[in-house]
Amino acid sequence: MTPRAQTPNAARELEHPAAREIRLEEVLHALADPVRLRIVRALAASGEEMACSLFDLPVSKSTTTHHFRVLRESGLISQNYRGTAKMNALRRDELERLFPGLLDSVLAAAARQEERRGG
Amino acid sequence: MTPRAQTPNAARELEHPAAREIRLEEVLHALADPVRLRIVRALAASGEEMACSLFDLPVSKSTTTHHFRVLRESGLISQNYRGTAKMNALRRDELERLFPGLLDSVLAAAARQEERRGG
DNA sequence: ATCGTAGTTTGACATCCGCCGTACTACGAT
DNA sequence: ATCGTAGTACGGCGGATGTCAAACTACGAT
Repeated sequence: MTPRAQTPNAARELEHPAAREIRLEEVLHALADPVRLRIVRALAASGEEMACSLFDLPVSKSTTTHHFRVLRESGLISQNYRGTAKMNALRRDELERLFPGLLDSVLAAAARQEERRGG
Repeated sequence: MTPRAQTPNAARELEHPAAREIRLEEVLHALADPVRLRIVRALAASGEEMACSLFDLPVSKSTTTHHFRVLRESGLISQNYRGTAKMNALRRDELERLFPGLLDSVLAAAARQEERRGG
């Protein structure tokens, strides 16, 4: 129904590490930052792609860009452009195959810690 | 010989964070360094206390001291002096109560990554 | 007492990190 | 064509991090 081709501008393709290139240390480092952990938790909670602008983060636009790049380069998320928005998604299945249980236990730990602190 | 000022001993007890003070971000950060991850894996593999000198690490003595301190302050390990040796132990049970499954999944992930790389 | 082993402390150094503002690009809508 | 929104790139800043060597402390053994 849409007459226009779905293919986005090739110049706006983003580099992602292949599953086999994902390194545990980088994943852990990416998750060790509060802002990035928050992003990952929001993505996990939504279960869907989310545009960068949907996140309510306590940092500037340029810092936000930085954190999303770290997450992408670590292999935790995938990013692709949709119009003017940049969509972000957790690479859950790949991560699960690579490091079974890791992401879930981190997410559970984060939830638990928030519980303990918040009340 | 010139009498030197006597430094108070104080080398007996080391400060450890209480279980409730352990922060997920710090634990992840501690695990994100290759040298420290190696230490944690060795401790997990041995299942017992280990003196610092038993680890075969690719860094100097002072850097070793630094890494063990980061691990202790993050809550991952406990340390206590036994004679001239400093004994290190994983705080497995406490970590497990705090963040169930987290340590195990990180250890499994590390083992898996080594398999994949080392063959 | 002296020595060797184990670990610490200090100070330095280069790098990385998180953060910002400003100027910029890309796209859709008007 | 122009404008607004979404995000990027650049350059800089202060603080954290990993690293080392050298000098030091602590303890057990000789």
